Amino acid sequence: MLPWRRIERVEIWDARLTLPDDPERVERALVGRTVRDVGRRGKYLLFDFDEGDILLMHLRMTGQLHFSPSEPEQDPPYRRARIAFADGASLLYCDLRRFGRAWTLPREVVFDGAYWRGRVGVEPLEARFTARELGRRLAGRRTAIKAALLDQSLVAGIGNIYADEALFAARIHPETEAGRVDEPGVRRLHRAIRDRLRVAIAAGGSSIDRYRDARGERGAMQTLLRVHRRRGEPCPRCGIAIQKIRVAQRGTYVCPRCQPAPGREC
DNA sequence: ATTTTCCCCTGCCGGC
DNA sequence: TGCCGGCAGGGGAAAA
Repeated sequence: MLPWRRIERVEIWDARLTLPDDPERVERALVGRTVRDVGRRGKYLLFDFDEGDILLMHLRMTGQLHFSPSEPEQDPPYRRARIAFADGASLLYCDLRRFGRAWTLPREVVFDGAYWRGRVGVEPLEARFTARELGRRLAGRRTAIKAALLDQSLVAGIGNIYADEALFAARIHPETEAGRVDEPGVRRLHRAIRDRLRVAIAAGGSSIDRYRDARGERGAMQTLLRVHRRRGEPCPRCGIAIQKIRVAQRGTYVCPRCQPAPGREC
Protein backbone atom coordinates (compact mmCIF):
# COMPACT_ATOMS: atom_id res chain seq x y z
CA MET A 1 0.00 0.00 0.00
CA LEU A 2 2.98 2.34 0.25
CA PRO A 3 5.07 1.92 -2.92
CA TRP A 4 4.98 4.85 -5.35
CA ARG A 5 3.70 7.27 -2.74
CA ARG A 6 5.78 10.40 -2.23
CA ILE A 7 6.39 11.75 1.26
CA GLU A 8 5.16 15.29 1.55
CA ARG A 9 5.48 15.85 5.29
CA VAL A 10 6.82 14.09 8.34
CA GLU A 11 5.74 14.98 11.85
CA ILE A 12 7.42 13.42 14.86
CA TRP A 13 5.70 14.38 18.09
CA ASP A 14 7.65 12.08 20.39
CA ALA A 15 11.37 12.80 20.27
CA ARG A 16 12.13 9.44 21.91
CA LEU A 17 11.14 7.72 18.67
CA THR A 18 14.35 8.65 16.88
CA LEU A 19 16.78 8.37 19.79
CA PRO A 20 19.70 8.81 19.73
CA ASP A 21 19.13 10.80 16.55
CA ASP A 22 17.22 14.08 16.28
CA PRO A 23 13.64 13.98 14.99
CA GLU A 24 14.33 16.97 12.72
CA ARG A 25 17.18 15.20 10.98
CA VAL A 26 15.02 12.13 10.32
CA GLU A 27 12.19 14.31 9.05
CA ARG A 28 14.53 16.05 6.61
CA ALA A 29 15.91 12.69 5.43
CA LEU A 30 12.42 11.50 4.45
CA VAL A 31 10.60 14.46 2.95
CA GLY A 32 10.46 14.34 -0.83
CA ARG A 33 11.32 10.63 -1.06
CA THR A 34 9.13 8.18 -2.93
CA VAL A 35 8.60 4.78 -1.34
CA ARG A 36 9.97 2.01 -3.49
CA ASP A 37 9.62 -1.02 -1.26
CA VAL A 38 8.76 -2.06 2.28
CA GLY A 39 10.59 -5.06 3.67
CA ARG A 40 11.51 -6.79 6.88
CA ARG A 41 14.56 -8.32 8.49
CA GLY A 42 13.68 -10.19 11.67
CA LYS A 43 11.51 -7.77 13.64
CA TYR A 44 12.98 -4.74 11.90
CA LEU A 45 10.93 -2.95 9.26
CA LEU A 46 12.76 -1.48 6.25
CA PHE A 47 11.42 1.32 4.09
CA ASP A 48 13.37 1.72 0.89
CA PHE A 49 13.07 4.88 -1.21
CA ASP A 50 13.88 6.05 -4.71
CA GLU A 51 17.03 7.69 -3.32
CA GLY A 52 18.77 8.44 -0.06
CA ASP A 53 18.89 6.51 3.20
CA ILE A 54 16.71 3.61 4.24
CA LEU A 55 14.25 4.08 7.09
CA LEU A 56 14.35 1.36 9.73
CA MET A 57 11.74 0.84 12.42
CA HIS A 58 11.33 -1.50 15.35
CA LEU A 59 7.88 -1.57 16.95
CA ARG A 60 9.06 -3.33 20.12
CA MET A 61 6.17 -4.13 22.46
CA THR A 62 3.33 -1.78 21.58
CA GLY A 63 4.31 0.11 18.43
CA GLN A 64 1.70 0.17 15.70
CA LEU A 65 1.49 1.54 12.19
CA HIS A 66 -1.89 2.70 10.91
CA PHE A 67 -2.36 3.33 7.24
CA SER A 68 -5.17 5.47 5.94
CA PRO A 69 -5.65 6.06 2.20
CA SER A 70 -7.11 9.52 2.75
CA GLU A 71 -6.75 12.26 5.33
CA PRO A 72 -6.85 10.57 8.76
CA GLU A 73 -10.21 10.39 10.49
CA GLN A 74 -9.60 11.24 14.10
CA ASP A 75 -6.46 11.05 16.17
CA PRO A 76 -5.90 7.59 17.56
CA PRO A 77 -4.48 7.47 21.09
CA TYR A 78 -0.72 7.45 21.68
CA ARG A 79 0.15 8.83 18.29
CA ARG A 80 3.86 9.56 18.08
CA ALA A 81 4.56 10.35 14.42
CA ARG A 82 2.95 10.72 11.04
CA ILE A 83 4.14 10.43 7.46
CA ALA A 84 1.86 12.35 5.11
CA PHE A 85 2.02 11.39 1.45
CA ALA A 86 1.46 13.70 -1.49
CA ASP A 87 -1.69 11.85 -2.56
CA GLY A 88 -3.36 12.42 0.81
CA ALA A 89 -2.62 9.01 2.29
CA SER A 90 -0.88 8.84 5.61
CA LEU A 91 0.96 6.46 7.85
CA LEU A 92 0.52 7.02 11.55
CA TYR A 93 2.83 5.63 14.18
CA CYS A 94 1.32 4.96 17.62
CA ASP A 95 3.05 3.50 20.63
CA LEU A 96 1.65 3.24 24.14
CA ARG A 97 4.88 2.32 25.91
CA ARG A 98 7.19 4.35 23.67
CA PHE A 99 9.77 1.57 23.29
CA GLY A 100 9.65 1.62 19.47
CA ARG A 101 12.41 3.31 17.50
CA ALA A 102 12.93 4.69 14.00
CA TRP A 103 16.20 5.66 12.35
CA THR A 104 17.83 5.97 8.96
CA LEU A 105 20.91 4.33 7.52
CA PRO A 106 22.71 4.40 4.16
CA ARG A 107 21.62 1.61 1.82
CA GLU A 108 25.08 0.11 1.65
CA VAL A 109 25.08 -0.33 5.42
CA VAL A 110 21.67 -2.00 5.49
CA PHE A 111 22.43 -4.32 2.59
CA ASP A 112 25.74 -5.36 4.06
CA GLY A 113 25.53 -8.40 6.31
CA ALA A 114 27.83 -6.91 8.94
CA TYR A 115 25.09 -4.62 10.27
CA TRP A 116 22.80 -7.55 11.00
CA ARG A 117 25.35 -10.01 12.31
CA GLY A 118 24.97 -10.24 16.06
CA ARG A 119 21.57 -8.59 15.73
CA VAL A 120 19.39 -10.82 13.56
CA GLY A 121 20.02 -14.47 12.76
CA VAL A 122 18.55 -16.90 10.24
CA GLU A 123 14.98 -16.34 9.04
CA PRO A 124 12.98 -19.35 10.30
CA LEU A 125 10.74 -19.60 7.24
CA GLU A 126 13.57 -19.51 4.72
CA ALA A 127 14.95 -22.68 3.17
CA ARG A 128 18.35 -22.41 4.82
CA PHE A 129 16.73 -22.75 8.23
CA THR A 130 16.98 -26.53 8.48
CA ALA A 131 16.84 -28.75 11.55
CA ARG A 132 20.59 -29.23 11.13
CA GLU A 133 21.09 -25.45 11.09
CA LEU A 134 18.99 -25.05 14.24
CA GLY A 135 21.00 -27.76 15.96
CA ARG A 136 24.25 -26.09 14.93
CA ARG A 137 23.11 -22.79 16.41
CA LEU A 138 21.99 -24.36 19.69
CA ALA A 139 25.11 -26.49 20.10
CA GLY A 140 27.19 -25.67 23.15
CA ARG A 141 24.70 -23.19 24.52
CA ARG A 142 24.28 -23.52 28.28
CA THR A 143 21.30 -21.20 28.49
CA ALA A 144 17.66 -22.30 28.62
CA ILE A 145 16.23 -23.34 25.25
CA LYS A 146 13.57 -20.66 25.59
CA ALA A 147 16.22 -17.96 26.11
CA ALA A 148 17.98 -19.26 23.00
CA LEU A 149 14.76 -19.05 20.96
CA LEU A 150 14.26 -15.47 22.13
CA ASP A 151 17.82 -14.59 21.12
CA GLN A 152 17.25 -12.81 17.81
CA SER A 153 20.86 -13.28 16.74
CA LEU A 154 20.34 -17.05 16.59
CA VAL A 155 16.95 -17.30 14.89
CA ALA A 156 15.11 -14.16 13.85
CA GLY A 157 11.60 -13.19 14.78
CA ILE A 158 10.56 -15.61 17.53
CA GLY A 159 9.02 -13.71 20.44
CA ASN A 160 7.60 -14.70 23.78
CA ILE A 161 4.32 -16.08 22.43
CA TYR A 162 5.71 -18.29 19.72
CA ALA A 163 8.63 -19.50 21.81
CA ASP A 164 6.07 -20.94 24.26
CA GLU A 165 3.90 -22.33 21.50
CA ALA A 166 6.78 -23.94 19.59
CA LEU A 167 8.24 -25.52 22.73
CA PHE A 168 4.86 -26.94 23.67
CA ALA A 169 4.34 -28.34 20.16
CA ALA A 170 7.81 -29.89 20.32
CA ARG A 171 7.16 -31.19 23.84
CA ILE A 172 10.33 -29.58 25.18
CA HIS A 173 10.52 -27.91 28.58
CA PRO A 174 11.54 -24.24 28.23
CA GLU A 175 14.29 -24.58 30.86
CA THR A 176 16.04 -27.42 29.07
CA GLU A 177 19.65 -26.49 28.40
CA ALA A 178 19.74 -25.38 24.75
CA GLY A 179 22.81 -27.43 23.83
CA ARG A 180 21.33 -30.53 25.42
CA VAL A 181 18.16 -30.79 23.36
CA ASP A 182 18.66 -34.15 21.65
CA GLU A 183 18.53 -34.62 17.89
CA PRO A 184 14.89 -35.77 17.68
CA GLY A 185 14.03 -32.84 19.92
CA VAL A 186 15.78 -30.38 17.63
CA ARG A 187 13.90 -31.85 14.67
CA ARG A 188 10.57 -31.53 16.48
CA LEU A 189 11.45 -27.99 17.52
CA HIS A 190 12.45 -26.99 14.00
CA ARG A 191 9.19 -28.31 12.62
CA ALA A 192 7.22 -26.70 15.45
CA ILE A 193 8.77 -23.26 14.97
CA ARG A 194 7.94 -23.23 11.28
CA ASP A 195 4.47 -24.68 11.77
CA ARG A 196 3.44 -22.31 14.56
CA LEU A 197 4.78 -19.24 12.75
CA ARG A 198 3.02 -20.19 9.52
CA VAL A 199 -0.27 -20.76 11.33
CA ALA A 200 0.13 -17.45 13.17
CA ILE A 201 0.83 -15.53 9.97
CA ALA A 202 -2.14 -17.15 8.25
CA ALA A 203 -4.31 -16.17 11.22
CA GLY A 204 -3.10 -12.57 11.08
CA GLY A 205 -1.16 -12.66 14.34
CA SER A 206 -2.20 -12.80 18.00
CA SER A 207 -4.38 -9.94 19.19
CA ILE A 208 -4.06 -10.90 22.86
CA ASP A 209 -3.86 -7.33 24.00
CA ARG A 210 -4.10 -4.48 21.57
CA TYR A 211 -2.25 -5.79 18.53
CA ARG A 212 -3.73 -4.63 15.20
CA ASP A 213 -2.33 -4.75 11.69
CA ALA A 214 -1.69 -1.67 9.55
CA ARG A 215 -5.34 -1.66 8.46
CA GLY A 216 -6.57 -1.84 12.02
CA GLU A 217 -7.64 -5.48 11.79
CA ARG A 218 -7.32 -7.89 14.70
CA GLY A 219 -5.57 -11.22 14.30
CA ALA A 220 -7.18 -14.55 15.19
CA MET A 221 -4.16 -16.46 16.46
CA GLN A 222 -4.99 -15.75 20.11
CA THR A 223 -7.80 -18.32 19.86
CA LEU A 224 -5.36 -20.89 18.49
CA LEU A 225 -2.70 -20.49 21.17
CA ARG A 226 -2.36 -23.74 23.09
CA VAL A 227 -0.49 -22.68 26.22
CA HIS A 228 0.55 -19.04 26.08
CA ARG A 229 -1.48 -16.97 28.58
CA ARG A 230 -3.53 -20.04 29.46
CA ARG A 231 -2.45 -20.65 33.03
CA GLY A 232 -4.84 -23.05 34.76
CA GLU A 233 -6.60 -24.07 31.57
CA PRO A 234 -6.47 -27.74 30.53
CA CYS A 235 -3.62 -28.74 28.27
CA PRO A 236 -5.12 -29.40 24.81
CA ARG A 237 -3.04 -32.56 24.55
CA CYS A 238 -3.31 -34.22 27.99
CA GLY A 239 -5.83 -32.15 29.91
CA ILE A 240 -3.86 -31.21 33.01
CA ALA A 241 -3.54 -27.58 34.04
CA ILE A 242 -1.14 -25.32 32.18
CA GLN A 243 1.42 -23.78 34.49
CA LYS A 244 3.02 -20.38 34.39
CA ILE A 245 6.70 -20.15 35.24
CA ARG A 246 9.41 -17.57 34.68
CA VAL A 247 12.20 -18.21 32.20
CA ALA A 248 14.65 -15.62 30.91
CA GLN A 249 12.75 -12.91 32.78
CA ARG A 250 9.66 -13.64 30.73
CA GLY A 251 6.32 -15.16 31.65
CA THR A 252 6.42 -18.71 30.33
CA TYR A 253 3.58 -21.19 29.91
CA VAL A 254 4.16 -24.89 30.01
CA CYS A 255 2.33 -28.19 30.31
CA PRO A 256 4.09 -29.99 33.14
CA ARG A 257 3.16 -33.40 31.73
CA CYS A 258 3.73 -32.89 28.00
CA GLN A 259 6.90 -30.88 28.56
CA PRO A 260 8.72 -32.81 31.29
CA ALA A 261 11.20 -30.75 33.29
CA PRO A 262 14.82 -31.31 32.31
CA GLY A 263 16.45 -34.15 34.20
CA ARG A 264 13.29 -36.14 34.69
CA GLU A 265 11.97 -37.15 31.30
CA CYS A 266 8.95 -39.42 31.41
C1' DA B 1 32.39 -14.79 24.38
C1' DT B 2 28.21 -15.96 26.50
C1' DT B 3 24.78 -15.10 29.77
C1' DT B 4 22.19 -12.40 33.06
C1' DT B 5 20.34 -8.19 35.05
C1' DC B 6 18.56 -3.80 34.76
C1' DC B 7 16.02 -0.52 32.50
C1' DC B 8 13.17 2.12 29.29
C1' DC B 9 7.46 3.43 29.41
C1' DT B 10 2.31 3.29 30.28
C1' DG B 11 -1.79 0.87 31.55
C1' DC B 12 -4.13 -2.93 33.33
C1' DC B 13 -5.16 -6.79 36.18
C1' DG B 14 -4.93 -10.13 39.91
C1' DG B 15 -4.51 -10.56 44.59
C1' DC B 16 -4.67 -8.87 49.20
C1' DT C 1 -14.50 -2.50 47.00
C1' DG C 2 -10.09 -0.25 46.54
C1' DC C 3 -5.34 -0.05 46.23
C1' DC C 4 -0.93 -1.48 44.43
C1' DG C 5 2.83 -4.53 43.03
C1' DG C 6 3.77 -7.10 39.21
C1' DC C 7 3.66 -7.77 34.66
C1' DA C 8 3.46 -7.04 29.54
C1' DG C 9 4.18 -10.07 21.81
C1' DG C 10 11.39 -6.41 23.15
C1' DG C 11 16.00 -5.55 23.23
C1' DG C 12 20.09 -2.38 24.28
C1' DA C 13 23.61 -1.41 27.76
C1' DA C 14 26.09 -2.80 31.47
C1' DA C 15 27.63 -6.21 34.48
C1' DA C 16 28.76 -10.96 35.83
